[in-house]
Amino acid sequence: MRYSKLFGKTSKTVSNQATAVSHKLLLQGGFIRMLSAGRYTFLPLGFKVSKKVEDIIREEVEKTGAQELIVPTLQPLELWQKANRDKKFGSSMMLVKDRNEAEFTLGATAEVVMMDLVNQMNPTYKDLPINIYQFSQKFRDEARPTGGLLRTREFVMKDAYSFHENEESLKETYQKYWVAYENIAKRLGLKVIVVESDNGAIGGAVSHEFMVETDVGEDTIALCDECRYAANLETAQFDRKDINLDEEIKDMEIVTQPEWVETMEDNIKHYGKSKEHYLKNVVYKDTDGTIVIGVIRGDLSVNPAKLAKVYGAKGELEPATDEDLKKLGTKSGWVHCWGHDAVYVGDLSLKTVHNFIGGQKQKDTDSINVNYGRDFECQFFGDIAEAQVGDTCAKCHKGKLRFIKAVEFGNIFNIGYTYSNPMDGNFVDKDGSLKKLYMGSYGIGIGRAISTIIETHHDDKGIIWPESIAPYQVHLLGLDLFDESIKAKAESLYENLKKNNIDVLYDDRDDVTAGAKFADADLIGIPVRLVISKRSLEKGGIEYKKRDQSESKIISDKEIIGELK
RNA sequence: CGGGGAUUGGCGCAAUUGGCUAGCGCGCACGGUUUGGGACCGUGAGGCUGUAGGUUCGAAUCCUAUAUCCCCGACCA
Repeated sequence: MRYSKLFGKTSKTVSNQATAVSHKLLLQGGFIRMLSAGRYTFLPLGFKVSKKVEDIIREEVEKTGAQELIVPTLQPLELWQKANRDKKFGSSMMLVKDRNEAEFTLGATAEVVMMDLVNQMNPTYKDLPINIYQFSQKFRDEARPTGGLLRTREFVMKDAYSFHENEESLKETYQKYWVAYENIAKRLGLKVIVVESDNGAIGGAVSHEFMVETDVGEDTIALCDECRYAANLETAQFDRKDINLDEEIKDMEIVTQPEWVETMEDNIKHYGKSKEHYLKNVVYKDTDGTIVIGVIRGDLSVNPAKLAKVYGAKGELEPATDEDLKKLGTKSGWVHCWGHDAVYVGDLSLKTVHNFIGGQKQKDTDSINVNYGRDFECQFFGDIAEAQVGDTCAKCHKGKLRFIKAVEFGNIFNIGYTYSNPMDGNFVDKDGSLKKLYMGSYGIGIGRAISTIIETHHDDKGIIWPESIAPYQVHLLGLDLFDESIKAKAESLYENLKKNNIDVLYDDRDDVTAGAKFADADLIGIPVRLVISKRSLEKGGIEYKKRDQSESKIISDKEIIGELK
């Protein structure tokens, strides 16, 4: 490819709306162009990278036995409603109507369509496991797209789905995808950390996310250096330390308390005891209107995802409003740990303290010496607290958790019967009876992968592509092209490289200075840079330099093809 | 969805007590001088100032509506 003919050029300046490095470099290098918030055009250079990433993913995913296909983008809303997924995905779904006013959604993911497809095939145990995948455009009406390709409203995703007779069978396939994902990451030059995760809107049991550490990451994950435990904050488990279990249990009393005591800080001021000794309530509302109160030790905070899991929420939990509290007959700071018309969910930490303070706040009274199990109990009890830096790891009970910022590069989901139950996803077993299909799903976003690669592969001059996905293998710069003999050399090298199937970008501009060409080459980030110029010819050949090294060397015309191969 | 900011050639910006033909830099085109780390000189093209209404002798500037974008939060593979 001649740079002079390349559609989409580099630019010296970049919109200051781009904050992430990868976003800036992609725009500046002429890889992408924004159409509207979270929707990007892939220019030829960017599209080449995208295709290469796809090819690597395709190759590794096929090793799991997966077969590629493609389903429609516009999916009948009815299907989603059948599986009750429309509620879970909620406002992220793009809705459209056709000429008959029939409602469709632009696919945000394809579990329901794939489930439906498999159903149409009437599978029997002989067909299982079924392992299918596609690359397709996904649409999510994200509240706030960020970081260029990191979080978009429209993106290409490799999404795979597997169907099994039972969980055991799923686990085999799940494991194959795990390996495939590790291989993909490796070939893309990414170091992944696999973490346990909550299934979120997809639904199902325990799953795993493949994370890459980077400052622009929107996710925080907890790591234990002792035992290598890693989890995101929606699942990260930690040991609650015992606060005062050696203290004698006293009788509960109602005591007068100055009216100004409302917040945790007020309590500390008034009672002179640290945060751990107080009861704290956090109030949420489920999508069906149920009020859910998380009861927790004063020094900890509730993680809504954990809370939702312990309680078995219908949908997303939202923080309760003042209005909701009013309906309960209380107000902020005055919520009781028992007695309201609500579902109570207690945290494990409630069993680490004797003689809690609080729980029945009134105008100028409150209770003290409150003990869990004796004075009150919650309908649900479990791990609802968010881990904090320095907490003790719950796996090895030795290491301290440390937090890092990361991007979710891919995920594998053990979905179980989440879709087969509502959608009657069945197969005929050996004995002729119908049984439910056990399902898994596996996703990797292409654009996000590209951004993540740049975030971890760049310097202050530009991108440094791993060879596996660079848009071209070689960037040939012709300098001093006004000199016809030099130009002829450069042209013949260009033709020679092409003849030898070396994918080359040839900077053939004769009206641009050397400095500009070098700067563009660094920005675009192709792994090998070749220069033909007056100087290189005087030295007897072609200048060869790798993007990630500062030293260059001279190679003769004869050796160049061998060197590149 | 809540709060704040913004929208002027491809990009970055200027011009508001309402007043001259809406300027500048980058980029682009042409001519010339240059030629190893984003060169210089000259000439030129490119804008009914997001859109729709309104006020006014006169609107980029004031008013109304609307769209879009950015930031913080909420939310979210």
